[in-house]
Amino acid sequence: MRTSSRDIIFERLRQVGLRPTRQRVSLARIMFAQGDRHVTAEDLFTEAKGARVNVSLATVYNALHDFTAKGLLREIFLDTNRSYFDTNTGDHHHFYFERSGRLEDIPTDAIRIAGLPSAPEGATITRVDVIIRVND
Amino acid sequence: MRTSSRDIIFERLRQVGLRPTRQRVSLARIMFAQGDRHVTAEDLFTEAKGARVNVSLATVYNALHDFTAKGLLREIFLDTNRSYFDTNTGDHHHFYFERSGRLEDIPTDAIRIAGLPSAPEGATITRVDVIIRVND
DNA sequence: ATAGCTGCAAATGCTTTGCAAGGCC
DNA sequence: GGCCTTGCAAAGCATTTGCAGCTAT
Repeated sequence: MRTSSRDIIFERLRQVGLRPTRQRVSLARIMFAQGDRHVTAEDLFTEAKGARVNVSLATVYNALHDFTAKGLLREIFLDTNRSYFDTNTGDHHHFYFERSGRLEDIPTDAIRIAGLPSAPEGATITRVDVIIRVND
Repeated sequence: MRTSSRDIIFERLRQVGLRPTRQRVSLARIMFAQGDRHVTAEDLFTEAKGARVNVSLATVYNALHDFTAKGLLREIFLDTNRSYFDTNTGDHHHFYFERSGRLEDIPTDAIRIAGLPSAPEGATITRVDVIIRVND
């Protein structure tokens, strides 16, 4: 894989203001190569090792947070143990299968939220999370 | 405070199948004395100490989880750091003020969710969390 | 009496940090 | 060259666990 001016990942990182370092490019490739995914730091770390990409776990955390801060990922909190990073940053919600820990996207238009109260004075809504917990 | 047959807290614990031990009764009193609240384990531990109630932090965690398992509390996950326990177990949602970490109830009837997708085959919906994140 | 609780301290496990070495522009 | 990143290992922290000693019934 070259990092020519045509390389999408490379350019995307640069666009959002992140230096396209070897590690970030490799991790981004893994994350964004497979469509929408829900990944933990440990997941990504393991995948990277499997792909012969040498990164430290700390760098994985750094990258995930950097990507999230730049809007390339969305972080989801389902329990105290770990957080998931979602490559789908568009408007959508989630099914969370509590037993298996699996997470599934629900397209926005499947749910309509009416009467969303406006944020209190001065505050702006950052985002709305809807998590439907199910027993599987 | 007596633990007579008229004691609400005492009886409530027994009703749900939890032995009304000194620690549980004391913690439940603190939790349920003040209307709807959002409390962390550490919060409750601190309050207990302030009220001269001797409990270990481990017991606070045990009690919070026992109460949650019996439907007396609802656990809310907002970030990786800690979880909150909500004394309001009724149907309602939350405003989360990301900067200050404050949590505010939104009555159910303020929001209407239409077209809630039914749970996948065989699965049942445990609960629906709606968290509106705002900048404060 | 006895099954269920509590307390303490140690152990977990995810995530963050400190800091020297390395790499992008 | 200068500043941002990385890597490693060492913290950090909320939460859980193990187990001996209690206690509610």
